[in-house]
Amino acid sequence: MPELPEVETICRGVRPHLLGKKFCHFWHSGKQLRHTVPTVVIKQQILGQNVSKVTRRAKYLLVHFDNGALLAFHFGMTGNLGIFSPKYQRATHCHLVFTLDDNQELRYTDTRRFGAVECIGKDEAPFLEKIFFAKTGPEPFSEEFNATYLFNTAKNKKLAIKPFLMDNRVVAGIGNIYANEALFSSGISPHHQVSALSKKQWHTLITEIRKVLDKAINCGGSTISDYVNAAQQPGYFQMHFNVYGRRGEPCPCCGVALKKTEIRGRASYFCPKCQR
DNA sequence: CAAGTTACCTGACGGC
DNA sequence: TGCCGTCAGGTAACTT
Repeated sequence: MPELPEVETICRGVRPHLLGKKFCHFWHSGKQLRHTVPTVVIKQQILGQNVSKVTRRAKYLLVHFDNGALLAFHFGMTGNLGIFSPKYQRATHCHLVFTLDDNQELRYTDTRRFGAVECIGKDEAPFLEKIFFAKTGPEPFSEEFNATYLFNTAKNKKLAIKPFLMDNRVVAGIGNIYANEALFSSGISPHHQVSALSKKQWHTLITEIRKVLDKAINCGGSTISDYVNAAQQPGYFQMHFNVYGRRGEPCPCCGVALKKTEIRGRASYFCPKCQR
């Protein structure tokens, strides 16, 4: 599910409820997520600690604590975090509950359990970028993400642009929805070979990626079936999809029927006329 | 190196 | 009503 805009929305949603709060108690449903839930480490490193920062890096939401330790949540396809009163019944697929010192609960739900929670101890936390994010590419809004970087990264690769954009080692946070949307806005076919893109095209793509992500963040992300923000409200960027999920519908630009193909096993939507 | 396959899981939906 | 196949925002380990 969550790509960068959804994780950013969750991050902004939970942040005011977590800043300065102490994590007092931890509960785990016992169901495994993508990785083994590090229950012992969480209890040792996090319980009794106050939250100092809540940030996002790539598709991870990071909760930082006063002692330097941090929790990293990845949401997979259906993961989510929300703040709840203990009186409010837990959802069917609620797998982690952190009780705060104001008696509210931070709950992690994940129907398909493709998500993960990692605990980075205070000793490793200073080297977060060097270790945990060693292979993660730059943030789309960073200066490092520029046409020269993309041109150089792509020049010797024989690869279609869409899987290239979705590779988090190239750029962080772009998944299937926003790769489709950004390519449409840029007029670039998802099949276009990366080594054949000009600097000008890379420049356009960067601009359009930032525009689409920014607009999606301002819409509170996209809700396909189950995504909600920290207050359990859906996003509404899906109202603004130009191509995603719109096979056969007219292109918003030229009216030609949009096509759907599969690239590297992922649904790819595009306009055969506008995108080259 | 690139691309394809499989796997991890649950649930929604369409066809019969 | 139910059974079956297909599909879904992600990622990683395999094989070809």
